[in-house]
Amino acid sequence: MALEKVNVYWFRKCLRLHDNEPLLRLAQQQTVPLLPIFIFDSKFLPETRESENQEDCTGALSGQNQFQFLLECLTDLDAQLQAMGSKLCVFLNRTTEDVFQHLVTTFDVQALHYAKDSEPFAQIRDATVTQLMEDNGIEVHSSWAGHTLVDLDEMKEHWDGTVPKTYKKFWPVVETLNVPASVESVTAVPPLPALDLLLVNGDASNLCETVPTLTELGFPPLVKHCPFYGGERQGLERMEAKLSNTSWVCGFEKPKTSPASLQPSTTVLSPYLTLGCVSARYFYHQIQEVYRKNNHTKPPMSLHGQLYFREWFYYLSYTTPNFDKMEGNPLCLQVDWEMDDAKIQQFKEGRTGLPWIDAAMRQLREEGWIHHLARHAVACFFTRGQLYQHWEAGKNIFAEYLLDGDYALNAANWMWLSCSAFFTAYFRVYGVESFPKKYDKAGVYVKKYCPELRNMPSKYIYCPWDAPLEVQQDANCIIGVDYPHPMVDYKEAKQDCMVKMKAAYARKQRGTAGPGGQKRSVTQADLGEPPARSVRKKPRRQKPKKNKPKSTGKKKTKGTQKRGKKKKKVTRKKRKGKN
DNA sequence: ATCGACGTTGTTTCC
DNA sequence: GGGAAACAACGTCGA
Repeated sequence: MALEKVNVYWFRKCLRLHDNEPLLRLAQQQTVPLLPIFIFDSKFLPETRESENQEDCTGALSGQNQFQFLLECLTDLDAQLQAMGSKLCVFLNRTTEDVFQHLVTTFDVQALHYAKDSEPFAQIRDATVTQLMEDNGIEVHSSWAGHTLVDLDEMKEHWDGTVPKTYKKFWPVVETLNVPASVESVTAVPPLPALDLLLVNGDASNLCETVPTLTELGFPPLVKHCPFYGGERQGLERMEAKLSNTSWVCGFEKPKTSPASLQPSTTVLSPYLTLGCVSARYFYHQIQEVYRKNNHTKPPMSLHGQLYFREWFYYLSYTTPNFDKMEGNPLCLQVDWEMDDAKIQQFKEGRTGLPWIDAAMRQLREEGWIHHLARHAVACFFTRGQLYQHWEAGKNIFAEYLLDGDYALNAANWMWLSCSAFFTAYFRVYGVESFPKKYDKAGVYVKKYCPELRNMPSKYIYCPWDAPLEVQQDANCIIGVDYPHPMVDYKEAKQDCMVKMKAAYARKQRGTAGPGGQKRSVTQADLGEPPARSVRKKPRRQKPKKNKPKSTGKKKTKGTQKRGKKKKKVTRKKRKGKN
């Protein structure tokens, strides 16, 4: 007997009905039943991930908050599909290949459509599935569908194998390539095929009745929900709310928003963009609408500027091997980072004894989101600033807890903050007292996320170890008992790190992407001489006058010296002239 | 080739 | 308190 004809739409990211070209195409073929599916591949669920070393999970979701958010996205999609007489078919506890194998033997599949995904694990997965379908004579259609502003393959052609190393070089190109218009939303879908055919094998098909729960995925139940709820409708609502404030949109400058605000000072659309509840391209055009009749800020600080950064990092991650690693990554400076499990753990749990750092890390764990500058501050502290731990370890922590723990953006930003790529001024270190003080003198933010410090006087809120014992007693917070001693003297640690970073820069080694990705480990020989141990902290204050500062460690080359000197002079002159 | 300008968002001191 | 300079000095780009 002839099998029933179906088209299959495969949701992975792009969990939306708006600006979803491959879905729209199938939705318009009303004569063929449509099966909208989502697969929880058993490879990526907690049980398997723990038991097997899953290298190829790189880029896949891992944290509990993220899965909760994802489930909410699926529930929202399912509800919207049900309102159109369909539903979302979720498969659990099977591998992706198994599910497709099952589909092609159960139905006469006409076509498979999906939105492209640039992450390495996804590209491998998609190539495998595409092959499987094509072996069965099934047409496969995919497109970028607005997850990036511009088609990444078109971008690749434009750059013709080169990699734009600076943002400034990259962003105007996005504008010249023209961001395509978003496609219309899907408002009707063809009916479902007969699902009971899928259940012929009973449980073996693992087609869920409804969107599963967190515990069904193998996670412990949520203790407390984070403040953000997943879903296309949630995302669009948030976007519209933000865009309705015209003056805020037009005046947006990222560096002027506060990382210590109790209510997010930015859009918090990133979790929705990460999973594609909101199309980046659609958001871009909606911002453009607001800009149209108003003066507005410009990249890099503006909202469009933020999307250009995202685009740049997506493009780089798409074209750079081992983008989320140091070794074998041609963009990444090779640094002799440490990997100290105890330190990593203290950082991860918000027990460093440095209130600003701990508050941010605790907010991250509890809420799945922290402000961009708080990410900067903790990433700087963890790597080149104080702890000198490997940025990959920090990146993995963010990847686990951030709702927007996006493969491309997370790796790029960790490289940025650790001065491994894009940014090189390693002597600019965020202070763990001075920086938060600029935004929050009273320490309200710290007191919220580190409640044991809530009675500490503002004077000591960022340095409670300096509080006299009687002050600690009055505040009911004894350092070393109720709140940890600082794990480092942050000023000393900064000086040590700068010496090491200077040596790393002197070695000038970036990763080499050799054939096969080249995975050998970096040896001491690669790294050159360890930094001389006693170069040091020069007394900060020292009457300056116009003497050259005494040189530390290696001597500068003549070129460097000259350059620095001259430049400074010019700058000074210029400024004087201006005033 | 060399040099100056510049880089999404630093800190501390001095005036 | 606000603004400017000192701090120490990187890579990339382009003239």
